[in-house]
Amino acid sequence: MSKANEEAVAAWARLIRLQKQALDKVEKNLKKAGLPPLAWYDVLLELDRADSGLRQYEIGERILLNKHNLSRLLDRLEDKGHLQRKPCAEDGRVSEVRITANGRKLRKQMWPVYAAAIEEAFASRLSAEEVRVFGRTLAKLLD
Amino acid sequence: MSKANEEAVAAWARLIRLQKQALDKVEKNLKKAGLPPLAWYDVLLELDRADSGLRQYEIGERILLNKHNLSRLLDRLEDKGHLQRKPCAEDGRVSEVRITANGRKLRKQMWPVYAAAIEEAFASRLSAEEVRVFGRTLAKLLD
DNA sequence: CCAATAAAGTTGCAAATGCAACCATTAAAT
DNA sequence: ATTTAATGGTTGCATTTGCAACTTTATTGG
Repeated sequence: MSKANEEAVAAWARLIRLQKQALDKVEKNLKKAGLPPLAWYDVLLELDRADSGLRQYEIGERILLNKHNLSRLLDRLEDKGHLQRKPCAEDGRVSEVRITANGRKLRKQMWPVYAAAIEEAFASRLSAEEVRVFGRTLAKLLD
Repeated sequence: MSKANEEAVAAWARLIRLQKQALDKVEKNLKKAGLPPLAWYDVLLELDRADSGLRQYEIGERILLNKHNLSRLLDRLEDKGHLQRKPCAEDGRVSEVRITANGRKLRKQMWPVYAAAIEEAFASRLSAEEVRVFGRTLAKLLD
């Protein structure tokens, strides 16, 4: 393999490692604080952002993590009263998902823990300029 | 939150998304080619690199992915004849793990699929210089 | 030397995941 | 209009995880 590709492979390995390291830390901190996993935050954030309800597939599109098994993740969130599903008038296959006050509260509780981890993972290690460049490169790498 | 941190949060989100996108693609391609998951490659690579056998905890230290449940992952690999465990003379708690010819062959089969995904994720989207800078930043972000 | 602690792995169990098959409903095609 | 295909979502099942408890062997401090 060419030089460039060796570097790409090395970068890849670091990317995987970083992601694992960072996510593990977040999950551990959340757990330590007695809070649910990141996937919950992820869903709650999208629901909170959307002023009206979202359909499940819309959540799936926006979410950072696995959209697989979203049904069951939503089941869990609904069970705990963090969201509500109600049948959609226009489309009988769909149910609108809407965050509850409870869910908003949980998201707010989770944020500081999450934010601290991001702060530690980035802001504390890179200059503002580096963050900017890094962010731009990431954007190029995304579909 | 400050401007800088907003950028860090945005970069974080992209990082997670990229990692997920890329790994998903690799796993899908491996599966399509009738090959086992990436975790297998990861272990086989480390075993292959080590000229002699490795202890389980050494594998755990080197591996990219979850070191949790390594016992059982090794069980699966051993079942399929890709590695061998044999009791360690110096330390009775330990067994030395050693890759088999079979395991080497499997790793070689998996590599092109994996490499193609990395190529697509990086080399095709960034210049050599960008890859270099990106890699350096990742290195700074790792512990 | 002996108890106490730590380290390396394994295992049981509950929860989560990945698939694929499956409903129900809607949209498209003939 | 009626069949066909596509979409949104759920469910069953096997596999995999995450954790914590546990076994066995090493190490360390009196």
